[in-house]
This record gives sequence, C-alpha cells and structure tokens, in this order.
Amino acid sequence: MQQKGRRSRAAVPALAGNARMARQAERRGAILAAALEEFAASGFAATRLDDVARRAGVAKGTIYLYFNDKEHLFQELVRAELSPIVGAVATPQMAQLPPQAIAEIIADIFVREIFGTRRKDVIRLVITEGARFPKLAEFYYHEVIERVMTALRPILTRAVERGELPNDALARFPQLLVAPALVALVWNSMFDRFAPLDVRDLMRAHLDLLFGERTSSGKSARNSPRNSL
Amino acid sequence: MQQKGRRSRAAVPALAGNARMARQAERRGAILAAALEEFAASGFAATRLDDVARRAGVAKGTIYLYFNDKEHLFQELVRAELSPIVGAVATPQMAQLPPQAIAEIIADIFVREIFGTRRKDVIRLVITEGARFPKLAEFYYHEVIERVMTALRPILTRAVERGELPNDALARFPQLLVAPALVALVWNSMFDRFAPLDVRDLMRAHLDLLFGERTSSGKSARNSPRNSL
DNA sequence: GTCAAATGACTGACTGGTCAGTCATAATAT
DNA sequence: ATATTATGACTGACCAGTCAGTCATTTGAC
Repeated sequence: MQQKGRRSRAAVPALAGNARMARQAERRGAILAAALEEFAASGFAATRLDDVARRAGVAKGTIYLYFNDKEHLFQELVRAELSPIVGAVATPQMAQLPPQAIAEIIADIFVREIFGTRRKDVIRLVITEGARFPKLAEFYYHEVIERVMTALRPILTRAVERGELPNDALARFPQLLVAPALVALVWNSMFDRFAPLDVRDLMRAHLDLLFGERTSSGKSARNSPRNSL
Repeated sequence: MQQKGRRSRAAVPALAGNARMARQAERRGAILAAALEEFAASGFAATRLDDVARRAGVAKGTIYLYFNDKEHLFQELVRAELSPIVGAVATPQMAQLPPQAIAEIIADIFVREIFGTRRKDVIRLVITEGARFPKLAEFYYHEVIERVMTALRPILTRAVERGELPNDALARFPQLLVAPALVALVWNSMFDRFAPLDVRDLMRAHLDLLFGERTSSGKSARNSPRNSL
C-alpha cells in the first residue's frame, strides 16, 4: 500500500449541479460493488480492473477518476464495508450488560451482519491480504480491532472484579471471545464443501463453553431459550 | 490449481547411481527451502520463480526438472512441511488421556512445533491461499484437518459420556479447541507491530477458560504448575 | 428561448514492464 | 562417446496505469 505523494487527478471531480454529485456517488458505488464481487472471487492480485470496469458498466479509465489505483480501490472497499459495522459493538449501553449478554450480542451480530452478508468476504479479504498490505492491516487494526478491544476490555475487567467471570482469561485476551468467528470464516471458505459448518451452532456451542449451560446436547432440541441467536 | 493433462518432462529424473539420487534430493530440498522463504515473504502470486531459483543457487529451468510448475511446487512445499506434524496429534496413546491433558498437549505442540517454526508460515500460506487453490484446500483438509478431527472427536465424545466435560460443545465442535491457535497466527502476521501477542499466554488463558483454573491472574505469577507449556 | 462556447466526465487503445514456462545449448557424469 | 542434468536467454501472454480524444451537459451571451 505505498502511498504516492502525488494527488490523484480524480480525487474530487469538481462538484457542480446536484444531479452530478448524485451521479458521481452512483458511479462510485457501482465501481465499489463490482470491485467487491471481483476481489471476493479472485483476491487482490488476480483481480483485473478490466473485469471490475466491465461489471460496473464503466470504462477502465473511469475507475481512475474515482480511485488513485488498484490498492486505493481495495482499501476504500474495505473501509466502506466495515467502518459502519464497528459502532454496533462499541456502543455505550454495552457497558451496562453482563458478560454473557455481551458475548451473545457479539455472536448474534457476527452471524447476522457479517457471516450472512458480503461483509464476510471483505473480512476474509482482510485476513488473506492483510499481511501483504501493511496499510490495510493498519487501517483495519485502528478502525476495527482497536475500537472493539478498547470497548470490550474494561467491561470484561470489571466483570472479573465483580466475580461475574470465573477467571481473568477473557479480560486479558478478548480475542478468545471472537476466535470461533475467525474459524467460521476460514472454514467456510476452504472446507465447507467437505464438511459444512453450521455457524450459528458453532457460536452457540462456544457460548455454552464459556458460560456454563451444563446441559446442552444435540443441535436442534435445546431447552434453555436464547432469544435472538 | 488447474492440473494440466500433460505429463511433466521433469517428474522422475531417471535414477542411477546412489550419489545421483542423493544429489537430486539435495537439489530438491534446496528448491523447497528457497520456495518456503519466498512464498512466506510474498505469497503465491507475487513470488517470482527467478527469485526462488537464485535463492536455491540454481537456474530457473532447473526448478522445472523437479516440479511441474509453480503450483505443484507450492503444493509440494505444503505437503513436505505439514504431513510429518500430523502424526504427533493423531497418536493412539492420546486416547487414554483426559481432555485437559490432550488440550495441553495440543497447545504445546502448536506453540513449539508450529508457531516457533517455519511451519507457522506454511499454515499461514494455506489460510491465505487456500480459498483460491481448491487442490491445496482439499489436500490440507484430508491430510491435516480430517485426521486431527477424527482423532479428537471420539476422545471428546467419550469424555462427555464420562462426565469429564461440562457439556458437549467441544465434542460437537473440536474446532473450538484450536480456534485460538488460528487467531494467534493471523494476529501475529497482521497486528503484532501494533500490539504484540504472547502466544503462550494466549494458549494458557484459553486452557484456563476451558478447564476451570478459577484463580489465574497476571501473566507471570501462576501457582498451578503446567509442565511443558 | 436559442445557440455557441466551455467544461469535465468518460472512453478504450496503447505502453511499459513483468514473469511463467520453454528449449537450444552447455556442462558433467558414466 | 553417450546420456543425463543444468543453464539462462527468450517468448508470449498478461495487465496496471495513461492520455489524447469524444461527447453530453452546463453556462452565458444575445
């Protein structure tokens, strides 16, 4: 993600009539949508901007009116898809809830808003391309990881102090709360054709593991109701 | 991983004297070692076979005497590195141990034999390239995932029946036992420069979470001794 | 209201560079 | 001598990024 010092010719196509701006936003959106499809299907390196352009119904040159280069397009795509979702987890009223409720909410958000969505592919892209794109990893760390971690840690720490958690493992490593989600993403993209994985069940089992539920068994017949998940 | 129907000229360089075979094995090994370095540093697509050849002290054409093409080289690399390690987890005497001991052994193997090794990079490559290389994903699934899963599941199921585990979550999803290892690999390659992660501590915390240890606190002062980890 | 001039969004053929894979030739072993 | 192994210059395909030119829309003069 080498940032060229040079300013893009494209960056801000002079804004004029309201119709123009609308049209521009539309164009930009179409390009981003097409890029999502292509990047998700082929990864960063193997994606041809010719294909993105064709899918967006636009000439290749037009892409360069809206984005500096392939890498910026990729990064903007990630930003556009993931920035909105973070707020849902790092919300203030979270702090009031007991850890189990928080874990359930996070699992629910993951299943519905990420796994059941194109965002699944975006996060997969971050995982697969992140190590090769320091800028992307940095953006993702500060924009997603850090914000979620700093929201979770004090809550979990306080829960430990109150004796609501059996030990401080989760408070020290909030990653452990999210680990199964990562497994689900990777498994889904690589092994689902050999052994499909029911993500919702996986997350339920994870919660059972963390918060008692000494009874659970079988995938369908469960007696203790869990509303949203 | 499109398999060309055509047979490689290289496949089996006619074996003759013993010295020759030794030399060939050496050459092959040098190429694989060089390929590991390059693939780990740049990923599959961005790795140049020119660089692999130079690092191996060999001409580019020589690579094609030992491997059909870039993809076969990549796949052989994964096979060579990972096939040996699986036996350590899927060993018969495992079946005798209680679940906690098994979890500790697995964590220990991960920390010492994978994370502390080049194998870390190989698994990372499988994760990042697997979705784009069905052949690789298939090999990895059958050679690694399946073997580990079929070794673990009966053990965990029996532990549930014996009441050695609080619920059947782990038996139904052995992935949950390994999830933090995946997190460690991904975090290490993307976020360590922002927030280094102590993998050993992470795995310890995971075990605490799974198997009681209602006391743990702080990273150094821990009273319940855990030998190998 | 009409028309000409100005604007700038858009196009796509083209360039420059890259790299997997080949093969005629050379080196080395038997 | 012959066979085997190794070399590296070469080729052909590929693709990100460019830019001279097109054309729809807007502006402003009358």
